[in-house]
Amino acid sequence: MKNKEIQEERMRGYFIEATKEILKGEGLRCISVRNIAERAGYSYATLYNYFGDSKELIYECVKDFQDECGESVKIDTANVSPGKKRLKLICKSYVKYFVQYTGIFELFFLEKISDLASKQPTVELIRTFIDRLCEDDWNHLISKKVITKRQAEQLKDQLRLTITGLLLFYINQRYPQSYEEFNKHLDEQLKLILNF
Amino acid sequence: MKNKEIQEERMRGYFIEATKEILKGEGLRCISVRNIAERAGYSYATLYNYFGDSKELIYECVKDFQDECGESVKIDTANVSPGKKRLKLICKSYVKYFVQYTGIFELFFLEKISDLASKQPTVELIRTFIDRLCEDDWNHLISKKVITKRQAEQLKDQLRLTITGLLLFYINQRYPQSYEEFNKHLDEQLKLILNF
DNA sequence: CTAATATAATTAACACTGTTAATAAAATCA
DNA sequence: TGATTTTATTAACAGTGTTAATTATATTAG
Repeated sequence: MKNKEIQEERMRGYFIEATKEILKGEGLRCISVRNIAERAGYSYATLYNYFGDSKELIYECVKDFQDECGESVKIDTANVSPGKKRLKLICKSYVKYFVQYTGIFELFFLEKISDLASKQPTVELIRTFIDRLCEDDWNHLISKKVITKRQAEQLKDQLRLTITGLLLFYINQRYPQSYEEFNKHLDEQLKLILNF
Repeated sequence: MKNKEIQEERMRGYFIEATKEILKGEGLRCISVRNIAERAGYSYATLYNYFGDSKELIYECVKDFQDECGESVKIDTANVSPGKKRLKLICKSYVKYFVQYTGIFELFFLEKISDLASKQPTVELIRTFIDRLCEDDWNHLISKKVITKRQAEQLKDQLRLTITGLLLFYINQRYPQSYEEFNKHLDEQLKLILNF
């Protein structure tokens, strides 16, 4: 009875790995059931023995990508102690990850989800991700009485909305046109929000 | 020679009208070439005699929707003189329009555009729309020396990013869950940005 | 170790999608 | 009216997600 579970989980892993590869490489618009299955080395119908539908599969990747992004942020902010400065660094590293893998941004924020109810936990994971990345820093600022809890909540909202907006316009509408300009805009917005 | 142009423009109008109806009614995911053509009373292939592809057609609707939204904003802000107060009212009316017609929000901000180059003018029209709606108010505040030109530019950016972000999370991820909560969030953000 | 059964993987099929080529209908003009 | 040009339609292709029927592979019982 245990072997079965191991094998089943392994099969799921093959499809998930294939999906992640396509998402990071070719991007979200190259994702298709047949495409994924081919890369995983199975027929397209086999996929339905392990996942209810294609959306369920691609949302399985969210957690992994968040872990990877988290690692990337950790590297970019190593040896910097919690506080305003690190907060900015985290945001910039977070943004950098999605600019590098625009397909993952599309999966996180642009993909229209059918049967949203079943994906609500994942959607929540996505929305609160940036907050979790900055958790220590917010707590630090609150404990040092630089800001209040209430202010922290407002700033979290502002940061999340602004950063998502920036990425949306840059990735989906090529505005600004250059990465340099984009980074300038990002810096400006971070300064506006975070120079308390 | 003139008749031909008139007839051609009329045909285009039929398809555009059908597209607008579907977008406002069923939404963006119900848009399809066959669907549009059927509502327009023609075969799906006929559409290609008047539009290069389906994307070209649906982007033709942007201008009309902006006009309609502009009218709606005008009504909601009638008899209010330019300034901080009206700025907020415009933003709230703008948001209200997209909440009512979520398909139009998806068209404006979420639709991934193939051949972005040819749609760059439309994309620009979309991005600058909220700025144009608030134009008189920004000019008023600048001329009254409440804010500088530089500040106005920053605030425009902040407003555009935040509002788009709010709508993105509400429409695409159902956060917040209720319209009341959403409006509370909107009010908070507008207050944070605009109480100069 | 073979035979029956249960499980897993595959192919075929359906209903869609956008788009193009070939065909049918309609309008224009000599 | 008859030939030509323009316009609209159907047929077809290559895709999409998904399900049912079929084949192949394990597993278990005798």
